[in-house]
Amino acid sequence: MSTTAEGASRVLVVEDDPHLAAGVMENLRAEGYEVAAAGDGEQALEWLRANRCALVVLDVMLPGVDGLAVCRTMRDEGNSTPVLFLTARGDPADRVRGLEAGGDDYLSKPFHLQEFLLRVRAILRRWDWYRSASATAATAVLRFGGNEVDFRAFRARAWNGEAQELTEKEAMILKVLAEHAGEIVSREDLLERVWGYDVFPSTRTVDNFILRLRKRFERDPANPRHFLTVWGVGYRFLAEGEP
Amino acid sequence: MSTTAEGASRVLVVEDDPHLAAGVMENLRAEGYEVAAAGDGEQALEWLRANRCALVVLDVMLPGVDGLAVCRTMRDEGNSTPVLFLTARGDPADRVRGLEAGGDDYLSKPFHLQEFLLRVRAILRRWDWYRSASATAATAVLRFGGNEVDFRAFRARAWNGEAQELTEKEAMILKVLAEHAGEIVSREDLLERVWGYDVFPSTRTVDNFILRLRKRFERDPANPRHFLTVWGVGYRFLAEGEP
DNA sequence: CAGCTCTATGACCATTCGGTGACATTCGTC
DNA sequence: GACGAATGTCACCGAATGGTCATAGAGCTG
Repeated sequence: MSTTAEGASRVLVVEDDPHLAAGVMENLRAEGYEVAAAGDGEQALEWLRANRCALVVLDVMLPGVDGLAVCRTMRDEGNSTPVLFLTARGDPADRVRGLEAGGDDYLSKPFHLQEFLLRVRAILRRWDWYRSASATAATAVLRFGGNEVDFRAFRARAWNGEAQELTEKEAMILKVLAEHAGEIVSREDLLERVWGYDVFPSTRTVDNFILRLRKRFERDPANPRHFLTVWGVGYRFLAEGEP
Repeated sequence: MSTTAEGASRVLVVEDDPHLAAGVMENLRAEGYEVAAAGDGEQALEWLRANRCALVVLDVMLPGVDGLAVCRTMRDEGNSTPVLFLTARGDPADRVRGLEAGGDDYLSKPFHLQEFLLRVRAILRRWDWYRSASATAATAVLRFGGNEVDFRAFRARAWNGEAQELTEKEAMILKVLAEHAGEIVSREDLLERVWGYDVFPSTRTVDNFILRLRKRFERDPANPRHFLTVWGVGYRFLAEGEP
């Protein structure tokens, strides 16, 4: 990211599940953030006393000092860094507790990476320390090969004028592919970005969604020009027909 | 009018009590917001015509032009900046009046600053979420499919000429949906926008209100053309029938 | 305080979507 | 060209979701 102004876009991730922490951190790095990690509340508070960052991603359930207490302590110590809470439970009251503890937003696991990144961007945009969102700005409307997809409505018009109603998963897969147009996206990447961390259907499920997308948007689904197979690896989306 | 600062986190406080104004402003600044002040309605409107901001905190009782009138005027002038009303009285009817005038939330004095900040955050968060909206100006009268709804009176005339009295919740849900016509609005978004950040009826409650709106305004409630379901996500309002 | 309206919830049923397995097909490799 | 592995394709099933109604509770009004 071009505007890595000092430590402005540094993020602290406080999460005790190594798998989840790794996934989150990797994706934040891919977005251009500098990332620090803490495995428990004490570590987090210690780090925060010595360092500054643009955002703290904080698991509510932590060994020792829990996330809510960490946030309260931060605030008591005069640290007003934005906090995004992650929580296992879906209890809406948790959300209120998080906000009352001084948090800024709240996301319950398992979450889609897309949504996680959206929230991170939203928080940082609000604090105005991060203004180059344009680079990865999610486009609301995608056009390719005569098709037109509106991601805000999960709605599309195919090349033949036919109106299409996408399901949630179809839309998300298409979005991930389109955001990496021209690049190879593995089935594993798709599973992680669309389904989240805890749920892992077989990779055949991905194939099926590709099939559905082809049926919707390819003129000749058997000879795809937009949803290409990369044999042994995954798929690749092209907005233009054969390059 | 090209304001130098990106208006993302600027807040205008319109309050004639200097003591209260100072306290509110100080706390907003501590949270990282840039703050502007106006002592009466005229000043506020003038400032709003020349500047942009993320939120207006507006006292209902003001010398000269009162808060409700300020909000109505803003809306009439096409300004859709979120408004948080402050009021001395605890009269629940005030809340309705505030919402009718085009406000987004309502807080009665005396309030805890903590709660005030929570509301501010909640409003800005959902505003962020909706910022990509098609900038549908908050209209007082909504027309779709032969129906005509007057949000100021919670009154409507259905396509068959039948007069309808909307309840508060019905009207608010319809309003939120209409403001984001064509886009998907999740049940959670609706709950937060209509009920508030800390009240959580079940999502089935939302379904029921959709049901009622369909009964009131759809020619064939079983095959809705305006209040569409997006499976697994939420609802979508269309002013036009299937285009 | 009795009656009304509005809101919230639970129960029951209809529907949709997502995930899987079976089989056909294609690709890469030998 | 043949073989094995990966993918394309299809049809089906279960689970989760939503539609709908009945009813209970909350709050207002007279």
